[in-house]
Amino acid sequence: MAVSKNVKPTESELEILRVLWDKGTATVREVHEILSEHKDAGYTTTLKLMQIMFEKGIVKRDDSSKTHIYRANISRESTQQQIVGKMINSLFGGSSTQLVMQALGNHAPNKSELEEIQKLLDNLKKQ
Amino acid sequence: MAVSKNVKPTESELEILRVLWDKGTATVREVHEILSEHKDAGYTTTLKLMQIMFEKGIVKRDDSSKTHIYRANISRESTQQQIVGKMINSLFGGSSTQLVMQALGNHAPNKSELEEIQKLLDNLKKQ
DNA sequence: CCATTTCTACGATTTTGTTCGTAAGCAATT
DNA sequence: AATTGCTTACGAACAAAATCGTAGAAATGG
Repeated sequence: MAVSKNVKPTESELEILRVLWDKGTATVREVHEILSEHKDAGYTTTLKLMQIMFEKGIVKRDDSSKTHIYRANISRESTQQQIVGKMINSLFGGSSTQLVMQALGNHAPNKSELEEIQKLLDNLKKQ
Repeated sequence: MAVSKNVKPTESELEILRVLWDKGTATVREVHEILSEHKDAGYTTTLKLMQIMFEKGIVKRDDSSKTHIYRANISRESTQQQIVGKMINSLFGGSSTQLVMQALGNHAPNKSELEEIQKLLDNLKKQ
C-alpha cells in the first residue's frame, strides 16, 4: 500500500491544487492567471504559496528550465477522501449517511446522477 | 425565513460547538473536560475560545451566576449545510454527486442506512 | 476568618497562513 | 550594450487563530 502523506492543504493551497489537478501541469504564471479571475492577489503571492507547497511536498516541480513547471504531488482522490473523512467525523458524528442525506437534500442531483448513485447503492447492498 | 448568520467557525470552534450541540448546555469546565480527552490545551485556552465565540455571536451564555452557562447560537444543521456546500464547490467542482460517491465509497453505511438513502433517492426522483 | 479552589477577564505571546516588495538572473529586443 | 520584461528567491509585514500566564473576584470549607 502506498504511504499516504498526511498533508492538510490550506484553503489557498487547495485553490492551487485544483488548477494543477485540472491541467495536470502548470507554471506559476498559468496558475496565477486562473486564480486571478476570481481572487485578487499579486503574482508573487501565488509564487510564494507554490514554493511553500513545494517545500511541504504537496507539489513537485521541474526546474530544469528557468520557468519551473509544477504538478500536484497528492492526488485529488486522496485529498477528497481525507477531507471528507475528517468532516464525517467532526461534523456528522462518524455517520457517512448523515453527510450523504445532507448533501442530497440541499444540492439535489439530476436524474442521471441519481441513477448513478442508485447503482452504487445496489452494489454496496450486494456485499 | 430565518436570517442565516454567515459565520464560519474555525476548527477549534467546531470542536466546542460539537460539545454544545450534544449537551445542549455546558459550562467552560464541562466543555474543557470533554475536549481534553482528545486534545491537550489548558483550561484558559478553552475559556478564551468560548469568550471569542460569544463576541462573535456563535454561542449565547447565561452569566447570571458566577459560572457562566453556554449554549450554541447557530444550529448544527445550518452549519453542516454551509460547510458541506462549501466543500462541494471547492473540492468537487460543484457536484454533490461526486461528494456522495466519495463518501459512500470510503465509508460504506450498513443495510438499514442504505435503505434510508434509497428512500430519499426515490423521493427525489419523483419530483 | 483565612486559605484554597474555581471562576472570569484580559493582555501577551506563539503559531500559522497570506500578502507583498525588492533584488537578482536571464533572455529577447532594440 | 542598454533596456525591457519575465522569472525565481527571500525576507518582512500583516492577519488570524490558538495558547497561556496572571490577576482579581467569588465561592468553599476547614
